[in-house]
Amino acid sequence: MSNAVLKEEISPPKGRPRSEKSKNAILKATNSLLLHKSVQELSIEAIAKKAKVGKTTIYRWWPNKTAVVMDALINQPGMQTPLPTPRNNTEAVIMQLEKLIRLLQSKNGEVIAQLFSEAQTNPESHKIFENSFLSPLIDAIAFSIDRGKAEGEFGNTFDTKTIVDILCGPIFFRLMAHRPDFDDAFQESYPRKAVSLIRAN
Amino acid sequence: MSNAVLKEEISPPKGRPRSEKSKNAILKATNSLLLHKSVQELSIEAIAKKAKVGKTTIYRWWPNKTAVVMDALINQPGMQTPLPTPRNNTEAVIMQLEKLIRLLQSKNGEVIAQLFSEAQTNPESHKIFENSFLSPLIDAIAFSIDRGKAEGEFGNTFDTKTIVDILCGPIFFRLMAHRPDFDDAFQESYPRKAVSLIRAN
DNA sequence: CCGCCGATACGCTACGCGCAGTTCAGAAAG
DNA sequence: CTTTCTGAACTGCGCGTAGCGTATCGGCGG
Repeated sequence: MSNAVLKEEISPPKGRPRSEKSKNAILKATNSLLLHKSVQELSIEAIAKKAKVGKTTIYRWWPNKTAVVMDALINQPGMQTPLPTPRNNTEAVIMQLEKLIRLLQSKNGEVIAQLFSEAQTNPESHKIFENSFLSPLIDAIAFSIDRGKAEGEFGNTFDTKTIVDILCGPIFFRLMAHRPDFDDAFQESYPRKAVSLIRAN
Repeated sequence: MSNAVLKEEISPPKGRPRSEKSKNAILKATNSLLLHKSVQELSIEAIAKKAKVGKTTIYRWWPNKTAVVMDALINQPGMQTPLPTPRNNTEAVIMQLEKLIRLLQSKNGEVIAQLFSEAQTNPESHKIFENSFLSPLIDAIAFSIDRGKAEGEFGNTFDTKTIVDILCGPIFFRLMAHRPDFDDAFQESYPRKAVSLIRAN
C-alpha cells in the first residue's frame, strides 16, 4: 500500500531500478498470446520471447504463470468499470451478478475459468487467484447481502457465505460444466430469479 | 455397450488378448500415486514405472491422462453404492445431493476437482469427464426434478437445467473456491435447505 | 493332434522436443 | 563503485513416438 511510498521516501531505491518498459512488454505479450492460447498452453518462454525479455526478468517479478496472467488481466483497458449506485441491496446484488456474468462471457471469462482451474492444482496459484479475483468479488456481494439482512430485505435462513455460494456457484458451474448454455438468455434471466429465491428467506 | 459383445460374437478377437494383469496394475498404480500427487503432477511415466509396464501399453488403451485417472477412479472399491429408494422426488434429490457431497469430501473429491480443472483446458478431457462423471450425475438429478415437476412437488419458475445448476453449482463452487468450508456442517445442512428453496417455485 | 503362421499385445530402450527453473557474466543505472 | 537488472546458456523432466525382440492368441494345413 502506502508502505511502498513510505519506503521510497525514507530510503531512495539503490541500484538499477526496475524497467517499466520490460514490465509493460511482458504484460502486453501475455495478453496478446492469450488471444490464441489457453492459460495452460501459455509458456513463460513464449512470453519472454514475444516480449523480447529474459525469462529471469519474469521470474524475478512474478512467482508463477498465474500471477503473470492475473496481472495482465487486471492491467487491461476497461477492467474496472464501477457500478451505478443501486436503489437497494436487492438491486445491488443483482447488478453485481450481472456484471460477473458479463465479465465471464467475454474473452476474459475463458481466461478466468482457466485461472480458476490452475488454482485447483497449485496452492500458490490458488492464493493469487483468491486474493486478486475471488475475494473482492465475494466480499462485495457478501457486503450487500449482510446489509440486506440487516435492513430486512433478505431472510436469515442461510448464512451469508452459503448465500454467496448459491448465487455465484451456478454461474461458475454453468460456465465450466456446459459453457454452450452460458449465453445471453442466462445472463438476462438468472440474476433476478436467483436473487428472488433468497429474498423471502 | 452390447456392441462390444456383438462384435466379439461376429469376429472373435485376433492375436494376443489384452493383459488384465497390466490393466489392473496400471489402475492400481494410478490410484496409489494419486494419494500423494495431484492429477497434474501425475505423469504417465510414473504410472508406467510403478505398474512395471511399458508406457506404450498405457497409450494404447487410454487417449490421455484424464482417461486413465477417470478409469482408476471409477474402478475403485465402494464407488457404485446405489441409493435407497426414496419416498418422493424431493427426497430423491436430497439424497442425490448428499451422496455427491459425500463423494466430494473424500480424497476423491480433490481428484475430481482436478479432473474438472483439466477439463477446462483440454476439450478431449472435457468430453471424458462429462461422459464419465458429469452427465450421469446431472441426468439423474434432472430426472428426479422433471418427475417432481410433473407430480407437483416442484414449480416451473426455472427450467430444469437451471435448477440443476442452482443445486449443484454451489457444491462445486464451495469445493473449488474455499474448500475449508466444504465440511460436515455443509454436508448436513445444504441439501435440505437448497431443495427447500426450489420446492415452492 | 501337432506345429507353424499371422496377428496383436507385451516390456523395454531410445529419441527429439518443449518447457521449467537456475546459474552466470556482464551491462546499466544511480 | 555498488546494486540491480538482463539475456543467454544450462540442467532436468516428462511427453509422445518408434523400433526391437518376445509372448500369446486363433486358425489352418499336414
